This record gives sequence, structure tokens and C-alpha cells, in this order.
Amino acid sequence: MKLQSPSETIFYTIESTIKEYRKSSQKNLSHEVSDMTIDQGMILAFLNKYPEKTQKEIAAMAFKDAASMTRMLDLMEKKNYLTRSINTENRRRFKIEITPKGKQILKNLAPIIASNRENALNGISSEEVQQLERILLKIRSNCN
Amino acid sequence: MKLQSPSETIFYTIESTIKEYRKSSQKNLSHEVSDMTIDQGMILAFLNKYPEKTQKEIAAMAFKDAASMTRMLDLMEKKNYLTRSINTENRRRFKIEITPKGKQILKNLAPIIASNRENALNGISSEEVQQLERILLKIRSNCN
DNA sequence: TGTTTATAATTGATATATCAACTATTATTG
DNA sequence: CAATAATAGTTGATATATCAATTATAAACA
Repeated sequence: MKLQSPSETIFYTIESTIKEYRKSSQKNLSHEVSDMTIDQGMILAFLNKYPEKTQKEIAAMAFKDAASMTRMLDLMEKKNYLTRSINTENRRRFKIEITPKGKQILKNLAPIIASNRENALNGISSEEVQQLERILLKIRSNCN
Repeated sequence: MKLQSPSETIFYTIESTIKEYRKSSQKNLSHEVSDMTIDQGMILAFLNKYPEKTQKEIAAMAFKDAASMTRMLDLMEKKNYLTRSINTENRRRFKIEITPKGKQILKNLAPIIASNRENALNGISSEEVQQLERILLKIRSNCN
């Protein structure tokens, strides 16, 4: 039996779907906030929701490694979305605080993100979303 | 109504699934062929299957832009997986040929790729794969 | 307590992603 | 045919991804 071409596989469909979603989300986001990526936005959202987590933990949630995280936070700090200071409880860690500018951006972003999600799921029932989730989780657990 | 946290969305599940799949595939591939990425392998497979396509067209199939493609091909040429020469029919284009070394790698890769795919779909029926595909394609078409 | 080990984060090197500007060539059009 | 537009590919700049090595601090342990 012959090996399928990459583009004939379900993995290719998964990848192309998430890439299209990311691309259209980035476009909509850029209209509202220039010079910001959806990943920076995601990290900001995680920092906001989980202020006690370490950089490393936030990185894992956003699928980044520690090195990328460091550099992204450097940039985000330079752009004044957040500040880093030493955590006096554990001096290996940083205390990351979102600036007012960062908070404002999160507010502005919320409706865009919501509409990106809605738009992408247009015409798809919640049962379908559940099926999708269920099957994907099976694949994911097969892979680790 | 409150905005969901990124990690609670189906998009997060899609992304984490494909990333886990890529990670485990890369690991298995690296055992067999050192110094090669799954994307390089995918590009090699596309070049093999569609020898008449332009760099740009291959790039699109592999979700790369033209600039990334140039640099990846530079590297793959340096590693002697392929050669580029000018296409005499249209001197703006290149003629890309896979070297014997490249062909051999493709052969060695085939069973690994097949087993990566099988493993990831272990315990998932073909109906489920079809459902998955159908729903993902809906999402994808919503995004462009 | 002093030594070893583990952890949080950074840094360097190299590859890839993205955007814009550019070169060379081919196609179009007036 | 000459001027212009379109196309294939490259290059530069900057950000991110990944791996390995490094620093500073904290935890474990003998």
C-alpha cells in the first residue's frame, strides 16, 4: 500500500484549518491594535487570568518554550504592555504586572476575539464542536 | 457574557493536537534521519510528487511563504537533498531535482511517516476521521 | 552546615515566519 | 515595438522556535 501524500491526510486538514483561523484572526486583530500578534494577545490574556503562574507555566499554556517566552516578554515590556520585577518570595521568579495600557488593549481585544471565534464556528452546532473536541483529544493523547 | 480563556476554546484544542502530533512525528523522524525536519521532509515529498510545480506552488502546499521556501531550499541544497538549476523554458523559474541521497531519505522516511499517522489515529474509526475532516473544513471555509 | 541537585529564567546559535523591497525575466498593451 | 505590468524568486530586517549552555537562586540531603 502506497503512502498518502501529506495533503491527503487528516493532519494536513487540521494544520491548514488552524493556520487559516490564525491568519484571519491576526488580520482582524491588526485592524484594531497595530503591532500586536495574536500570541502576544494570548499571553497577555493568560497573564491576566493567572497572575501567580511562572513564566514557564504561562509559556507552556501558550505552546511556547522558555526561551521564546523570555524574548516575547522582553518585547512586550518594551512596548509597555507589562512590567517585570523580582518576586521577593522567590528571587528566581519575576513578578509580571500588566500595565494600564496592557489592560486597555485586553479590553479592546475582547470583542474582536469573540467575533473571530463566532465567525469561525458559524453554522457549526455545539454537538459538532463536542465531537470535534472528543476526536482531537483522542489523537492528541495518542501522541504522547 | 464573559470571554472564554484561550485554553477553553476548540481552537486551542486544534492547535495543541497538531502540535503534539508534530512533536512526536519529529521525534520519531529524528531517530532515523538526523538533521532533518518534518517540514523539510514534507517539501521533499511534494517536490517528488509534483516535479513540475514552481517553488511558490510547493511553498503554498507546505504552508510556507516564498521567502521561507527560498531559505529552506538553500539549506536542503547545501545538505545535498536536491539541486536547483535554471529552467530553460522559463528563466525566472528553477528546475529542482531530488538527488539520489534525497530519494533514499524519502524511502527511509516512508515507513516512519506511515507509522506516525497510524499511531496518531489509533482507536479512531474512519467515520470519526470523516466527521473530523468535515467539521474542520467548515471552520476553515468560515475563515477565508 | 556545606555540597549537590533542581528550578526559573536568560543567552547564543541557527532555522523559520513574515513583511517589504528588490532583481530578473516574461507577458501585456497601447 | 517600447513602455508597463505581472511573475518567480531572492534578500534584508525583525520576531519567533528550538536546542544547548549558562546564571542565580532555592531545595534537598548527607
